[in-house]
Amino acid sequence: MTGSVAEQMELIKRGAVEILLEKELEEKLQKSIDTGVPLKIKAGFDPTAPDLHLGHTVLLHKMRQFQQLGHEVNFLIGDFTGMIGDPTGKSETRKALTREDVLRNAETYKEQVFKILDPLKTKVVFNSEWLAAMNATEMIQLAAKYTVARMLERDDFGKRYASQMPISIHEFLYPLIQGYDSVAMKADVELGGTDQKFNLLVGRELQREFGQRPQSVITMPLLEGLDGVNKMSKSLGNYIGINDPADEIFGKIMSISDELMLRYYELLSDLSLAEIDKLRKGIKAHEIHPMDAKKQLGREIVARYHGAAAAGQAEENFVKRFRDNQTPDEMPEADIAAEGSTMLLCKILAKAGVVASNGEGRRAIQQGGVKVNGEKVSDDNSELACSGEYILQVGKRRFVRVRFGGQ
RNA sequence: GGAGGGAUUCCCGAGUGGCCAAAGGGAACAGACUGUAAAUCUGUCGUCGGACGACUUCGGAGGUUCGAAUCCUCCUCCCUCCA
Repeated sequence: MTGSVAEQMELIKRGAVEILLEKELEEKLQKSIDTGVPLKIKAGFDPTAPDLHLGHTVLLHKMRQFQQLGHEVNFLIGDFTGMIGDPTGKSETRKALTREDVLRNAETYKEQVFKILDPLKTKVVFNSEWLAAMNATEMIQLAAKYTVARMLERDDFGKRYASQMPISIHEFLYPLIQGYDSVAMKADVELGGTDQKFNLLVGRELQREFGQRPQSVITMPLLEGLDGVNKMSKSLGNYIGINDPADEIFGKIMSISDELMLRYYELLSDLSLAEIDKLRKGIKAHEIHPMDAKKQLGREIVARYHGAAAAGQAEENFVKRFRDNQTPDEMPEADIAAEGSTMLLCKILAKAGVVASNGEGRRAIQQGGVKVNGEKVSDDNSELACSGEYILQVGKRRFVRVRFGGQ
């Protein structure tokens, strides 16, 4: 183990919303130091969404911090529940995953997760290992360990019950199953988002029931997405994927609000809290330009997923494009079949996929948002000769290189 | 098992026979101002060679009507109340 209890706690506390119970965790850390046995850290992931974004990484960073402290980090993939298919939620029933799906997703997970976690210090675990072996008797016995009243303590259950919204029986089963995972794994600590708090606490109860020392629970905040309001999620389109290209990550970071930037610093950066505070004060005192602080954040994050060289390149590209107003070196390309000798510009834009429809292209032109080879075009009826190559730009960030195929 | 309410364009939500491609808000997109920040202002926001017009859209399928998001029938899904 590295560091005293106090030193370890300082790192563990960073960014965490809540630690339950702090005292207990300190005792565990002390014991771990005394005996040389690392703590078992558990964090569960849904196998349905292998495309990780920065929101997921908040938890991963916390896991890595535990690795740095020398503890045993378990990356739990909830394949069992994934294979059943959880119909909870608004409209569409989630598809049940096959064994193959789960394994494939798990591979994708590893690839992404190990950009943050140390692969040599990470144990990947599947909960089907113990859950698939469970029979009905055992499941009912598990269910007997919790009461309806206690389930209704969970905020969303309580609210739905009070407003007479339906709650399916199986929804009660999920916290139990998740809690049972902790029993099966003999977890010392479980990490999760604040939305997971109830489930994490059920784990404590169950461990107690099974004669184990209850796990400590650490909840991490849900990272806000690019809009700064909603939590980051793929379906809301306000995310930065960790597999996104370097330029895109950098660009997205640059587009966030100043307030959000500081939040990202806290949850995603390796800077110490003291350094972040210095940034905050510097910005407030107008000694540091917020944009420079944002660039620094962008570099750090891009470097993590693409390396330092790519980070420098991404910044350079960004500056060229937006400060110097140059066109980027790389952009999507489109081959378009010529229809006659000339073609309407708005139609070309649509064909190149840079606008959704002909009409949208026309509107973009009318509003002065379209450039051809760097020249603004304002006549929505203008046409281009169907030969050679053009660089088209819509708005500030959409570029295409268009080429005409024969015909 | 019985009674009732609902499904509208990306989202929320008005619209109860023609004036409806469908109010209003949000989101989004473009422009101005900037730091690709925020705030603000302006414009756009079903498709189609633009306005005109045509076509597709108001859960699905039929029907009534000169004309249907609006009326009728059946179906699907959601919700509420009673048991």
